[in-house]
Amino acid sequence: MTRVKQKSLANRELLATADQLHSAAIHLLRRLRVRDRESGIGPAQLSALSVLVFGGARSLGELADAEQVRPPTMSRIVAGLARAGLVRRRATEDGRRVRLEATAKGAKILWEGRKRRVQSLAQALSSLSEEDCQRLTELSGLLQQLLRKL
Amino acid sequence: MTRVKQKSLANRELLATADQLHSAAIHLLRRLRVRDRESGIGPAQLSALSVLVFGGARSLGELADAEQVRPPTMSRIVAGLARAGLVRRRATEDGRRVRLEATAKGAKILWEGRKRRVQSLAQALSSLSEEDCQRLTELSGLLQQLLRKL
DNA sequence: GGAATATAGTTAGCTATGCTAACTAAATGA
DNA sequence: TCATTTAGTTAGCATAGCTAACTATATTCC
Repeated sequence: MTRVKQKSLANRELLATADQLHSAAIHLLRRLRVRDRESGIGPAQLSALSVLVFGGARSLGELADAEQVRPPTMSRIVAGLARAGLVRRRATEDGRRVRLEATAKGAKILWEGRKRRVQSLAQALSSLSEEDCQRLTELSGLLQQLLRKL
Repeated sequence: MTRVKQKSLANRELLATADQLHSAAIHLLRRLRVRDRESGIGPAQLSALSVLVFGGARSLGELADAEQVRPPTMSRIVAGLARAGLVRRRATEDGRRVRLEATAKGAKILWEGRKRRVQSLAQALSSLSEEDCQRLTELSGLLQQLLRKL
């Protein structure tokens, strides 16, 4: 019965890969966080804003779901964004709901921040060999797939 | 002069890859954060503890550097960990420095938390096709390389 | 129609986590 | 020895996470 042995080995490899991915994600974001501070806007606000800019307008509850955060938390995050003029609250037919949309200023700030972050990464990427760089592109595609399963 | 054009095209691809990796890292950790809450210990404490458990004992300043955080912030994080009995402060020859080390309880809690996180990830991995899964395993090592450049 | 219930957001109050400024204590060195 | 540098802590502020409790609007059911 080599079957069992194979399965257990594969499982151990799976765990090792998962571990590597987890660690890589943590350290990646920790480095990039430094660049985010330049935007003068907190990480939660930045992330919520990015959902509105790249994903389009939506209600507070939907935004809270997207950000994996409770409504009261999102309520305060949005309050900060609105105070800074980066997000606008719109009324809907349903008087309970609000429609949240990014302002032009919000979109601009987000694009600039994203540019900074991504440039740091792209710079690191460019120091790798041509092949490794291509492999990383392939990897990022696989990661998207993985996320859909998570 | 196709050189310029090629470079600009390559650069655009680089940015796209960087963007994908960044987004993947954000969403990966956001999903896994849910599992972390089960440990009853905050994310910053968990992360600092993991440095001590997996990376070994070190001073407060070194830990702050590793976590990309200012000394006062780390001082408080460590205070919380010490209060919970997960970390021990040891005196060194240099009277100013402290040597921080994880306790057995700290190591245990961390391993359990890591297990939960990594299991979620491993489960998602196992739902991919055999080839994709293998490819991801091969490529995850590349991420470590990338991080060293960042 | 009108009362009971359900749903969307907000407010209040707690903890944790980030920062800078200012402090204490120990080591270094001129 | 006495000034300076270095390590860590304390104090005080802002952001961000949570639950509990509240308000206001929709929906349901009699």
